[in-house]
Amino acid sequence: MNLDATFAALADPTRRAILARLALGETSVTDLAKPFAMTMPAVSRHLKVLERAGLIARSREAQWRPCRIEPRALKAVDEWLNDYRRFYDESFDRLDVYLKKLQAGKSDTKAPHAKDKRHGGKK
Amino acid sequence: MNLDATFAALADPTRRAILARLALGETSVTDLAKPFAMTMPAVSRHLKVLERAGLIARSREAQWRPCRIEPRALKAVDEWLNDYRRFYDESFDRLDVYLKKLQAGKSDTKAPHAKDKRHGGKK
DNA sequence: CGGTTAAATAACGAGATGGTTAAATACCAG
DNA sequence: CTGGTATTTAACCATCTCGTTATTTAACCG
Repeated sequence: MNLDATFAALADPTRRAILARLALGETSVTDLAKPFAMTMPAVSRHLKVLERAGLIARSREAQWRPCRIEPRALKAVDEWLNDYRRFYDESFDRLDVYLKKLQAGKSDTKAPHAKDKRHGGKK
Repeated sequence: MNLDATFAALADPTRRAILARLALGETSVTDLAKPFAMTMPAVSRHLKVLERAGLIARSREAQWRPCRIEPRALKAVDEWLNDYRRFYDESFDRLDVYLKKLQAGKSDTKAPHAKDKRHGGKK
């Protein structure tokens, strides 16, 4: 939604680490704070930044406030990238065309020119 | 390469607008500055931020310093997103599996389960 | 109630950011 | 060398950011 806030939130390594942790599953603030050499208030504010950026959401469970990943902002970043993929993803055009053909119901017996790194990039 | 710098650079709307302009083609600093209600030094520094973030590159042509998009950092952002696509892109897993099969040299005569929005996402 | 735990808020300071104006640099053309 | 154009650098200022410590809110438990 608000790319300014989203990119700004993602610019901090602590916040990206928090997201990486949340990718493993919902958890509490204290638990999120453990790996970091900083006080709880600092983590608490990082979470607020992530929340206002649309990157996480928080619920309430007794005195805990479990956090989870919120897809909206991530999707917005991905969509913003759409206008630029052609600059770095050589397989973009070819693959796009190929998928469109498949969707049109036309089954192609020939595989696309081999190395389509996209999505497969485990590296 | 350095996601901190890259995301920070992308957090500014002026800088994203500059990138959008550069997506149309290489151009000069003065030309890039025209749409903005700010002085040249300000634009010049935005360009420096983009350059240090690996988002643009600059060459020299007489007294002009044409800028162009540099794919590295954009690709890094896209790759960072890989760990999170499953949260917002429902077709991710299915398509990934399908591409792996193709890369394995196995030509599938059956199209994947129809609606793969990815890449075709023209809205 | 009083005590404990989880988390947020307040107030503060060092350093980064984003703009300004004024001056410097780099190149081309007489 | 002189002048003109394109761009960067320097110095400065207001505001934001990220950390701190101290305090406060909220919910549970005996």
